Amino acid sequence: MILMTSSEIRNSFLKYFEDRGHTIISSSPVVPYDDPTLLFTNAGMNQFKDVFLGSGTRSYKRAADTQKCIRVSGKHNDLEEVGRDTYHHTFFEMLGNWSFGDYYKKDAITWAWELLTKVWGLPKDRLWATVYKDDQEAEQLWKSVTDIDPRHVLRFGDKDNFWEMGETGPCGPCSEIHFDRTPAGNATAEMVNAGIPEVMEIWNLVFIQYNRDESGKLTPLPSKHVDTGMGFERICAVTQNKSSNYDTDVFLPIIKKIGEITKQSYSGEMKTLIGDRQSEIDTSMRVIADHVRTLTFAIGDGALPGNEGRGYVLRRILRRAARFGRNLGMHEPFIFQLVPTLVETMSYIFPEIKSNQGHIQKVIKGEEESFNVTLDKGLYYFESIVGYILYNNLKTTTFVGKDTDYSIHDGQLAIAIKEPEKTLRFSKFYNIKEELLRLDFRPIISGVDTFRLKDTFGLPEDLIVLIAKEYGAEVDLLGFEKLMEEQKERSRDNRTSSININIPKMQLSATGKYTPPEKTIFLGYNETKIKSVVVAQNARWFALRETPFYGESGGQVGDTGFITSDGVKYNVIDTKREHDIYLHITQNDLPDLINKIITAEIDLKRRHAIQRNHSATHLLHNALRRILGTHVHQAGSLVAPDYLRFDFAHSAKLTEQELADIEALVNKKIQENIPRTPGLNNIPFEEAKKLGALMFFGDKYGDFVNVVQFGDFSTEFCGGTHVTSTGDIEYFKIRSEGSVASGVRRIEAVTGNGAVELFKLQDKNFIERLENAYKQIDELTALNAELTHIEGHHTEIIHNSLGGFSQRLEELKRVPAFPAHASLDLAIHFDQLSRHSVVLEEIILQLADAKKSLEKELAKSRLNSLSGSMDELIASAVSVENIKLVAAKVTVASLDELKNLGDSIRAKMGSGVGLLASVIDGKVQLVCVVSDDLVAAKKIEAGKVVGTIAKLVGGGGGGRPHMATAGGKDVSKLDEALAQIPSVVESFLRK
RNA sequence: GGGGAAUUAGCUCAGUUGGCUAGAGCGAUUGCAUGGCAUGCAAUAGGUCAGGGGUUCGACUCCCCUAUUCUCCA
Repeated sequence: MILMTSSEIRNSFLKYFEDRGHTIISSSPVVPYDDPTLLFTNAGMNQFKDVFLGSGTRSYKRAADTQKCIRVSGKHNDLEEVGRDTYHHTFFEMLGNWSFGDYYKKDAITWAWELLTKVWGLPKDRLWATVYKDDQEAEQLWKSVTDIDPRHVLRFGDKDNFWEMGETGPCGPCSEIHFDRTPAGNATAEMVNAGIPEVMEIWNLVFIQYNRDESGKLTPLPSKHVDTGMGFERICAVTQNKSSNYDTDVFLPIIKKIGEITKQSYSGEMKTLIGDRQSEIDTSMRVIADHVRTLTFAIGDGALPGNEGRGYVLRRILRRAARFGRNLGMHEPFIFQLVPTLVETMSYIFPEIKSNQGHIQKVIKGEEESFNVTLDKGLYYFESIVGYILYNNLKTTTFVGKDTDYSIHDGQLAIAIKEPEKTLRFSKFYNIKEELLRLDFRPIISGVDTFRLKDTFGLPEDLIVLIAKEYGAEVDLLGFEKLMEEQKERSRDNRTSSININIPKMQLSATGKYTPPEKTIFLGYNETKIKSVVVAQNARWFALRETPFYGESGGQVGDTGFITSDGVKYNVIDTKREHDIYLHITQNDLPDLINKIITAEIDLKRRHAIQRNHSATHLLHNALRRILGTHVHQAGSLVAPDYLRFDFAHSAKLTEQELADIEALVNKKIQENIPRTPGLNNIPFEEAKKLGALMFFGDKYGDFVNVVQFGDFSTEFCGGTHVTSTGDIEYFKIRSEGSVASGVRRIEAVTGNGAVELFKLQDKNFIERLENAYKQIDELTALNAELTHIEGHHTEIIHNSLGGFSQRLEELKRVPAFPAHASLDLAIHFDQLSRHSVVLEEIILQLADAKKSLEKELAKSRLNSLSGSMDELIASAVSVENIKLVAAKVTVASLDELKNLGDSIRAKMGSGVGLLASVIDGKVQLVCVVSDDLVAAKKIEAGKVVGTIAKLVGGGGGGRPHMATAGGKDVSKLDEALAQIPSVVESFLRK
């Protein structure tokens, strides 16, 4: 065997196929933007799916590449197993060579054999080939075109050697090459495809020759394809003669770096001893080394950790890595520090991780930090659970018969003992962990609690078990699993019931009644109304041979409009793309229109609005790059008729100034009325690159591309529709700026008429707030008048400042004449409105301040003026069995004031019971106060007194012993009820 | 897509069965103490209890809806 580094192996593979007429193409992003059915790119063929399906073409017939792939679940990969063996990964590279209707089985087998044995010098006697049981052709080829030991060619059935893309679609037999890694090289036929790590599949040659339809029937394809995939990490291990992929130079630099950071060393031995510390360390290092690769490439290609879809998968991977990091003693973020090592070793072939390195590290670090927060919270709840169990134990064993209460904080359990006649005091403190161990009390964490810890607080179950062990507690894992199963059940049930709401997927099989065209011809760049023929349809959608309707893509929403057939009109409410076929979604059910000539016309006004927003998006993108820096790149975009949304990588909140500069620059470009460069549709990719077009992140570029260029300001690849000249945009205004994820900002903006609408809306809000301010002044005036009335003299300061407020508000009312249509004149209006808003905001704040202080002063005054009558009330109190009773009806504005009065009575009357009543909003409100001595000595409780009275007026009430509130609806009974007080109090004394 | 939770002062969080004038710690402001700082003491300010409906005599508390965030499952 020839010893090669991993880079040499990669280069040698590509070179070998390049010499045989293959075009070397670059890996597609690991995050497939144009295939929502796929979480991550999981095979080399993903980017050629359209070719195999017959809906796309390429300029070359032979290609080779190394494809970044991520697999986290499915039949071949279980996340929980990664890192525990030598050869499963969540991220891996797939080396592949392709033939699109060109060479077939013979060349594929010959070249595979030649590369492995002649170029790389793998020992022939250690290679095994498998073929599909019915594929005599492949079997014969192996035996004739190669010098493989004929006994090493084995037949397998559907499970191992028949490849399918999905339930339906292109498929065919495949032929795998396995490598025998047993020490003596004496593997037997039984060991092939038996899941034994020593005999490992290294290369799969797929021969695509059939299409499977819904009924399961196979139809031969017009052209046959070859799709091969060789696991890069595995072949590295084989050629470098290592028994583990992790021992190759693909992983060693990362593992070495992990060792440096964690100060642990990797033994490299594969042991499965449970509880063996070194094997735990080794496993942890493998997990982290694997996961950091996935994270780096996924984030580098634009994915972000989140709580759904692929974001959630990433989060789980990161957390798994962080969790294993804890096994290595790491409690602070460190995974992000491994990214530079990856950049060093891999950016030569995948430059995107270098250009996005800062972003990748920031995202990983942020996510590590947030995981720590989650863990801390989870631990806190774990502590409450064990603390509560301990409390109940102590309560029954130590404080039998006593009334107790508890609280848990910082790992401490505090138990309060309520003794008669004494206030409650926390009198015993226990360190939960120590106390449990001291008592040798082993609490059981119930399945429900465990489930809750994981489900709601995100504590991984193995960690729960680990922590429980520290507390000497046990976890009811059976109960937990049961609840987990129930939750999965729920999710599944739900899924099946809601799955069919989606738009029907285009069936591309040839069995249907109608044969769909290869692709729809889009004429919408120039035409808005055409005649065409319906080539496929369903009740709610149809496809045309050619169409003016733009299908949703690249962020731009689909067109709407209508078609007419035989004078009948059908509304099109959306247009989507299924591969390259445009599906027009209709509002109502359609009759059979197949092969009919119809007229298709788009909603032109709406399309124009969309075009303005789309072109504005390009101007915005370039303005951002010029003002914030070239690190800004698109992370998503939506172009709708009423607004545009643009997400981009940038780490800080944009300042007011930056936003103003961006707006000004875009508007300057609009004013310059730059024409869109003509003739850039469908030009060769290479030519477009020469124009310096910005690559839109994650987009797939064919050989012929569309470029949208506005002078020297903006040049981008873009298939969308655009204005012919920037002046058509009329005016650009940013509506909002905010964050969508760490390191990603979002700008929403409007153009043209949208800007006018935005202005009208803002203006309306402004007017409303202005009117509100006037109301505030009115209220202030009223409050001031009342205060003046009570105090008997003017409160000059407030009186004068009220005039000032009105005057300042008057000034804000003056506005210049509003332009009849959207234009740059709008800038003046937006500008003035924003300045006025600032001033108005200030005034409103001052008004609120003034109101607050005035209300306070007024409340004080009211109380003062009432306290005179309070004295009278107290003086007129009646006595029942030597208890002073004060009862009265008063006039107040709110329950709060009534409480205030009650409090002042309580303070003034000394020993006694007070009851105040008031009618507020047509309902009776009551407050009862009882002095402390009576509460203690006579057991008179305000809550009970007031409750009894409230019943008389058709209500209820309660509160604390010394003060309580109540209410009722029956105002007419109030006087009668008040008269009952002596007898009510008396009745309580009797008890 | 479905479930579980959270949202209370600038920050971190309490608030037990519906009625407590909604609290604590840190921070802020002011005053005092020390040569200065670290700090200590005292006082003060700060809340539309996420928003909106409903039930109730009365809702931070119960119910419904919405928003945002966390989390699990798919």
